[in-house]
Amino acid sequence: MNTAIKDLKFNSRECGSCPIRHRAVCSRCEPDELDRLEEIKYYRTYEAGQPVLWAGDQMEFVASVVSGIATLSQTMEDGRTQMVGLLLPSDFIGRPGRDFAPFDVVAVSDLTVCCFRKKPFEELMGSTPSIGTRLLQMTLDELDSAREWMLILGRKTAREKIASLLAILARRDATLNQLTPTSGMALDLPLTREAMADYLGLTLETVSRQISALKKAGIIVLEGKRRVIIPDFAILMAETGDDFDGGPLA
Amino acid sequence: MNTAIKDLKFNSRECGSCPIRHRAVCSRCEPDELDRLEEIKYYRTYEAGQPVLWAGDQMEFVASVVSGIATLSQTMEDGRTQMVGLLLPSDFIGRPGRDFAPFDVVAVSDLTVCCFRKKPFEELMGSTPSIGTRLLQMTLDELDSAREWMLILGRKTAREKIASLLAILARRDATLNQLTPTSGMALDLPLTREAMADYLGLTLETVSRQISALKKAGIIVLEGKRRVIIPDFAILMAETGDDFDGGPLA
DNA sequence: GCGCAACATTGATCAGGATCAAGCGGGATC
DNA sequence: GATCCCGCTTGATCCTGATCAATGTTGCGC
Repeated sequence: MNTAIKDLKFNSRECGSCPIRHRAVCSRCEPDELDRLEEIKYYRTYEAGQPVLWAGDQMEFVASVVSGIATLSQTMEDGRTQMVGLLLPSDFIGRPGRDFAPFDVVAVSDLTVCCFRKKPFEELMGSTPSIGTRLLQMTLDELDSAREWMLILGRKTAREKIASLLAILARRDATLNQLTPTSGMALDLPLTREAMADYLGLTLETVSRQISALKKAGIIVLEGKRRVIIPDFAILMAETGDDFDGGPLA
Repeated sequence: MNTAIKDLKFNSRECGSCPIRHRAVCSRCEPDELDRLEEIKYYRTYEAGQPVLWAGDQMEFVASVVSGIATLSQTMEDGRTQMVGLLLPSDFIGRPGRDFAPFDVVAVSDLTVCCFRKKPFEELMGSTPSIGTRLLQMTLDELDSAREWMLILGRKTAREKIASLLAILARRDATLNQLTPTSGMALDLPLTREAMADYLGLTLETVSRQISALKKAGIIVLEGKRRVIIPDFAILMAETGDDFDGGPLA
């Protein structure tokens, strides 16, 4: 799917056409920042299943997901694995100031990333405070979602975990199109049952069973194995166990 | 224990005597940064069990733990709670750029924090890039530990969870004194069995049973309920399930 | 069309940790 | 010193999700 690259029409002056730089790096689109970023960027593509980085690898770039999906994960010696990050388009990969990858990064679908060479990126960050500020905000967001994820892993039942994951995916899907999740929306699951299990700290059999249970209960409708219709988003939310004030997402 | 405050001997020129500013805010101790931080700081104390912030509260300060222990946690409507952060001396509380606390912060022991009023702190951050950089590094560290915590919550057995927690506490305890954990070291548990359970996604009964099991196996020795001796740190590490290369911590 | 492989579903059984319950120990209060 | 309470331990039983196993479905290469 290397066509993804040529479908992107970058223009160094118009932020709207550069989702990566706009959403993931620049807080406001200062033309000179964009020009300097332009000089140090390049693209990489990976096929589904291909590793991007192993934990411990030297990282010579930071990057932003253009299209496709990658996961951050940890694997124990005996093979138990836990996903610790799910990287969707516009998400940031890499840590300025660090030399080695702390976790495995794997492409779960065909993947295109926009890379910035790390050294010059760090220099640019030093001279352009707004990039550092933006990165701090993004990191704080990631920390918040990691912490919500911890509640899911530590305290929720299998059914609540599945409902929570569907709600998270629906929300991210909707926000990518600058919408909020709506009742009746369709959701294409980007993950296999096994990847969902690794996300939620379950086995793939339990994931499958709980999805079937939610289907049987009418909370979701399946179209094939990977497409989910959510007839009533509020009812799905009620299954997540989160207290939900019926606010803007209803 | 409000005596904690008067025991602190701050000196605006000598970083060594100001653990907060040195470890948690300044990356290098520029005298003028210190002076400006000095102007906007004040102290607060809390008693054991007292809330510092509820999720959703307005935050008018950022802060650094001086002494004592606080937790970050989330509670579901039915009372299930998951700890998502453990704040020990020198840890940072608060999010520059955010107005509301995302999680509950509770003092679990008597607690003293050094606060900086948020507005001026953010202004100082804007004009002093090294503070922003330092904060980004600290946030990245927190994100990494949140992700290791996710592996513990999602994939480890109860026994591995307990061993992991003891190893984490031992390591933090040692690093506070600029050491590495050693075999034979004593560790004063700062948490009740219930708080440990909330940390690990277990019940307090399971925590108690697994601690007894580790004791019976000779992996730890208990002195009273709260003091743990670790006869051989490598043996404890072997119980965590982490792959452990026998490296610098052995 | 056939065969194969990857992904998914479903069933039967097992076990780890939760739940319910009783009792212990030590420190604070009177 | 007696009492109470909180934190903790231990036991008995239950139940959710893991494990082991078989079968179903889809898509792809030939």
